[in-house]
Amino acid sequence: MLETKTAYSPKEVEEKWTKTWFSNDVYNLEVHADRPCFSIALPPPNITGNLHMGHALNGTLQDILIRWHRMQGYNVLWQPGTDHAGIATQMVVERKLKKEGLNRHKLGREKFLEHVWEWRDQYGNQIYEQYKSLGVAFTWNRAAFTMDETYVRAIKRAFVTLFNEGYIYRGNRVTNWCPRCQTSLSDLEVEHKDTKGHLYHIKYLLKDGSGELVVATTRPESMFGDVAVAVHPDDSRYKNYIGKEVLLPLTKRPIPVIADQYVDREFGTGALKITPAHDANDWEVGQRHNLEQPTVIDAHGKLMACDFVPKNLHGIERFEARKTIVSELEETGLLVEAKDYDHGVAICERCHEVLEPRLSDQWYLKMKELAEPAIKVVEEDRVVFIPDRYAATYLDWMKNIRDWCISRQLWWGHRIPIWTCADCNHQGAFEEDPAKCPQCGSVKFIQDEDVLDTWFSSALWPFATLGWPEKTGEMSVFYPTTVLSTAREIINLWVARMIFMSLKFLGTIPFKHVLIHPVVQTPDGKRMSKSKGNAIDPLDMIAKYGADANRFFFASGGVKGDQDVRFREDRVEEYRRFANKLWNAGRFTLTQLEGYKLDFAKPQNLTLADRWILDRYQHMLKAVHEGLRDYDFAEVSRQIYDFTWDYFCDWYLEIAKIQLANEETKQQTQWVLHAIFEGLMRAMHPIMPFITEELWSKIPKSAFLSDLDSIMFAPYPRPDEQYFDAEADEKMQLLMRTIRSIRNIRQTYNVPASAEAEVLISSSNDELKSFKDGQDYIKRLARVNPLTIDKEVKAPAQAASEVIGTTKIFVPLGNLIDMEKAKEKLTLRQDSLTKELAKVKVVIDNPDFKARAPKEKVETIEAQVKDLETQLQSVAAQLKVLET
RNA sequence: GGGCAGUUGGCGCAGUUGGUAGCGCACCACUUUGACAUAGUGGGGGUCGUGGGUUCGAAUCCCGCACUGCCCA
Repeated sequence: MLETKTAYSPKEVEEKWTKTWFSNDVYNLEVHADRPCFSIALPPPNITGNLHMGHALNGTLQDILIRWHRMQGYNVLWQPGTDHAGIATQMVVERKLKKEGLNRHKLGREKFLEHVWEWRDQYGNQIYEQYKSLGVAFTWNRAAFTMDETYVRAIKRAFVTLFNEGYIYRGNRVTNWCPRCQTSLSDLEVEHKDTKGHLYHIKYLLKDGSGELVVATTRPESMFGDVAVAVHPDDSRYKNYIGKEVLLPLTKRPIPVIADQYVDREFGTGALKITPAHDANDWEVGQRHNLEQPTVIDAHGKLMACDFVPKNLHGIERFEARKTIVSELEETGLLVEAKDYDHGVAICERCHEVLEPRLSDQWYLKMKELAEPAIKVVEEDRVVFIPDRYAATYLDWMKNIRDWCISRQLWWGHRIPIWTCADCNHQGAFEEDPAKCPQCGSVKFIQDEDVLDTWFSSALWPFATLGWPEKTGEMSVFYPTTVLSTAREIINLWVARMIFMSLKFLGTIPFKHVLIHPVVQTPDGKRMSKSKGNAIDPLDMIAKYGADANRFFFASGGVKGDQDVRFREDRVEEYRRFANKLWNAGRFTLTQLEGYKLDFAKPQNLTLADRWILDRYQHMLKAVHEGLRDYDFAEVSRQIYDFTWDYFCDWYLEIAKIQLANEETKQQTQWVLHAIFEGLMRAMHPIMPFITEELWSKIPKSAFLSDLDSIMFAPYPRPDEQYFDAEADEKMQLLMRTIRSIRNIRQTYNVPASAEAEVLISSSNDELKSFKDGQDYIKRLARVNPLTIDKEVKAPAQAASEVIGTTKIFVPLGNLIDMEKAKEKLTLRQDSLTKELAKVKVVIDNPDFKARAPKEKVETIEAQVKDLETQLQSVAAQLKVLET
């Protein structure tokens, strides 16, 4: 028996079951040789991270799949873990140190790393506790970390292999450099922010005094690093300038005018300054023309103290310098104009500082060869994206792949396992730290200072967590994993890299399906961001509405529809109310099942309502099964919601009350209630694990089920088509329409809710039996007494009426009737029927329709016409009665 | 600049092969009858962003445009 409390309290129930589940070890990995396998590698959250909406949404979707498969008897692994997150974590710890008056350079590398580990031990697992409140069924005891010893071994193996096979090389080129984070970044870690700036048109005078060339640039401060001015070879305006020299403004250093296809003639003046050390495209132009690459801006974004830069600008910050340069150009008359100009400025994804493209030595991973098989597996549908349009995103990037800059100038991370000999210059990569140079034996064998891009380690996630390079049992059972569920912004950053790494090292795909979930936006459709302060904390929402309600919200967003879902608190609230509804339906059902002896044989002589609800239930199960199979979570949640509320609660429970009061139908009703409610809990469990566990734990069950520690081990209900019953559905539809009509009439004429009303129903032979079968439902649900049902009933005077097909409903109202209202109502009905008829007639009267539409459709429309005409006649007849 | 997605009653969204537009919230009215007022019952409200096209027939298919959001450069 449940508490008498009428309101569901998610907090208590969720806390209770979280505790129970953990103490019962329900999450441990179990592998049975004869079962199919299902596995998911959780996208590892950063150790700096707190659970945000994306985690909560993605966690819910994965959990639904995990629980669903587990209930279907699969061996299930949901590999959890966290990511060390190089830049993010280092930034957090540096900020903390700064408050204590320390910095990493004062501490030195070793001490600093001790601080980071300390921080990690204290805060790095916070997010797990937050995940627990969401109710996720991770394989908890396997939680991994990208800095675990076994994980590090995998990284070293991967790196050394790639190095020895020549995929990793040292390159000196322009990379994205963050002057604040003091590190290089890969292309994917760069964001572009639309910024209002200026396009400066600057005169570069010809050295021979014969004229000038006007160059357009947004970054005049990089001018001192210019080594050429480039024009398009076919640009007739500048043909004569090619090969001549111009003088750089302010420093008057002569540079050549060159011709290069790269120049866009339409942009600016068509003359482009070339600064190889501070622009990636210019660097490539410089390579083609064998130009120098002078660096004029340093790692901190300041103009360097060198011969190329005028003395007054030495050490000046780049944006300050820009102002000075512009005013000096103005003074010397070399500035032609400064147009307002909007352009995308590259900023650091982590700290939002404007990036400075900078020439530096970095380690690169050669991509072209690695990408080829990764393209193939997606083109051949061995890896399938859901929704499938994201395959294009992936392929587009993979086919235009550029080498990956994998070194970062950080301390927190996996130190690059390359050693160089100070004596003989020998260089090599090693899995075990070498004591001396294997070539000359020198002990001055020094490891590279840099660490690997965090995404390099993440790229190994699905197999490194399973113990690779060891051949573990889990690896042979659960790899490749079944599904990867993640956000679209890391398709290239992460998904793509896992695919080529897996193909390279395992010779197989890392996962079969890639589920790309929507982005959770603010209620007004903006991106949530911590810095904008518009982020909504899922933990607050869970505390307020319960985990189940939040999970239902996430499921209802699905992955098939929009690529974004707006977070609406009122929708979460809707699902909290749904949980409450379910709770109360459960309280009622359980009360009615007291003393019920389990009986698994389907009862004979089921009533119409019994047959109908069983039909609806089985259809719901079928749709849910198909929805889950197709990752259509929105459809699944709709099906469950509508069935529970509209069919089960609104109609069946009300009818069950009648049947339970009748000794003849009591037991079969209990049978139906039990079968459906118990099954419904199992059907809903993957979406709402807590409330279903609580209710299910109180339902009488067979020995087999009641021996289980949790509903999560119970079999998932499968649709049983023997209960499909189209006839029952059709009959119930008619009865429900009839009941609604009577209710409508009652309210229209202000019949008091507590009063019983007399009703007469006249109907054709076909439907007469339905009405007889359902007369108790009509009496109860529409408060009718007495009820007359016959083939022909004489229309009583002073009665309100309604027509449904060939059925006529009369509610005699005697003096209660408001003649005017009755006429008005019938007239309105007449109008709408006339309108409908006119619409349908347009169709049917069109000769082309009959000639070209399929026969079936023609028949349907003809039937509609007939039906509408019958109804109109009937309404007209009733109006006539009223008028006499 | 290239690409993707969205645009349906005040708000948030369904609408699977083209055949008389649905749901939730909000709104109005009635109801505390023993699962639930976090509820029940009834009701009002939409020329489906815009302009063309295909078709007997378009929210649904095709093309252009506008606005919003995202990804890539």
